[in-house]
Amino acid sequence: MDTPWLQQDPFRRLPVPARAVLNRAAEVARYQAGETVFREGEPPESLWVVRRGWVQLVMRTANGKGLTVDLSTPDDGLFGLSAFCGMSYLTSAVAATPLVVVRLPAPVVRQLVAAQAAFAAAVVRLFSRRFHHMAETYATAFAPVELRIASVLLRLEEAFGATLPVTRRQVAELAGTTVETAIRVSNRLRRERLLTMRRGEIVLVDSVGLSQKLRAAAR
Amino acid sequence: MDTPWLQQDPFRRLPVPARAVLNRAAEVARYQAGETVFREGEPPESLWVVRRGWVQLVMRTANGKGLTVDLSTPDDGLFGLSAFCGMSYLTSAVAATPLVVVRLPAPVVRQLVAAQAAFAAAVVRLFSRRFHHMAETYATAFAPVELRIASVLLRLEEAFGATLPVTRRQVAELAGTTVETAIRVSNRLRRERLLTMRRGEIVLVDSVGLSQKLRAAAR
DNA sequence: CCCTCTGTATGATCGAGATCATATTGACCG
DNA sequence: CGGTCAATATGATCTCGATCATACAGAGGG
Repeated sequence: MDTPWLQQDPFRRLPVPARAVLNRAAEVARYQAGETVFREGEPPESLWVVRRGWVQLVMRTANGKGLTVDLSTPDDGLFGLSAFCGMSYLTSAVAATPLVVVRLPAPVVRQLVAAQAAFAAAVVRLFSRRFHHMAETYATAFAPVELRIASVLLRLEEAFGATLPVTRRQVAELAGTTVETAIRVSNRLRRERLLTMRRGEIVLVDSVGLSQKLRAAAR
Repeated sequence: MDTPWLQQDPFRRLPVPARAVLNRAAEVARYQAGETVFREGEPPESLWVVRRGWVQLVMRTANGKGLTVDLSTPDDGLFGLSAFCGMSYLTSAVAATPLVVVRLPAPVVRQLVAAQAAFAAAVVRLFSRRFHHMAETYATAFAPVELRIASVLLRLEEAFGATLPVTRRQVAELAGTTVETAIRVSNRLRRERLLTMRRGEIVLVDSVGLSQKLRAAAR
């Protein structure tokens, strides 16, 4: 009876009536690649769950170009997390592929957090992991580009497996660099037999080698 | 009867018996400036609340130097947040000043999160704000040094008021740059009458001007 | 009181990567 | 099927900030 998203964290262990509430409040939305789900600065009226495709959470940086701060895929719970503290959305959410999402009204979810300790605890764990991950990402921001790109690719591999549905532009925005540099570096990595590339696609043929490169630099 | 830390977020609204539990489990610890509270990689057995002084949460970056990922002061709730998802501490915590902290055993707090929805909700809000803030910090990582340093100084002002008890080295580690550059930039800002400096201290005499500088660059 | 160590200061040099320019290729669309 | 636009590619510069070197001042300690 449950839709699949209700069976994953943080909803997994909700009691049946609570799930019913969520299920009634939820609505499915679809976007084309490139469309905007919500915009930086808007009041956060909803939380979202990815069903199919993936979303880039992008900010505008000082020099005016887009920086992808985070991304969300079908496996990793909610996005639009500013709704929990009521601050306006920090990032815009842009569909990176054709996208299917579930929209949950923020008040319903907040209500549930306030009433269901088990749910709130699951959200705390989710936040804790995300926070942890964000701090790691922040630390790599000060490493040389090649490492930043390597770590972006490995992050994407967690979400997609070896075949990454990304353009060099998307890689650049994830790594905080320019398209040209993303292209140059990924070509270098290809020459080192660590990956192969097609238009809109990168295939990691030696992700072990890639992560060794990261660890090698870490000392 | 309550100690002051129990009267601030996220403990504020806990029912009396829960507070009593926390109060019994808590123990006060003191550190000298430069001493380590916990180390990166250790299993997180505790959560911590700052009573007096401030703590730098530092990581080792790829090139081997320290990066201060975050800081914690008496006003902003807990630190050591990895304890909530059980992953090992991501950062080391180093006393930046003489320091008084309250140590809370992680199991007690996790237990409380699981049992007290109101407390869990408060922790969710705390995480949400911290996450929000961390994402902002991440985005500034790709701005030019001067802006990074300006935003570090303004962040410090929130915690300390106009008189910042920081060395240029600490500023450098917060901004992800070198001591030399931190010195050069802060001298430039002094020449622009935005601040004055002494050994181990920076005084913001024109924080409005400083934040204008930030906003000016944002377009 | 001298010695040492850390913080502050400033110059000189170098390099990673941004920027600018230009070209080619494939996708989509009327 | 030609036309347009995005993605990929590569060369030529230029600049910001890291790095290296050196110096001096204040703080603390025996």
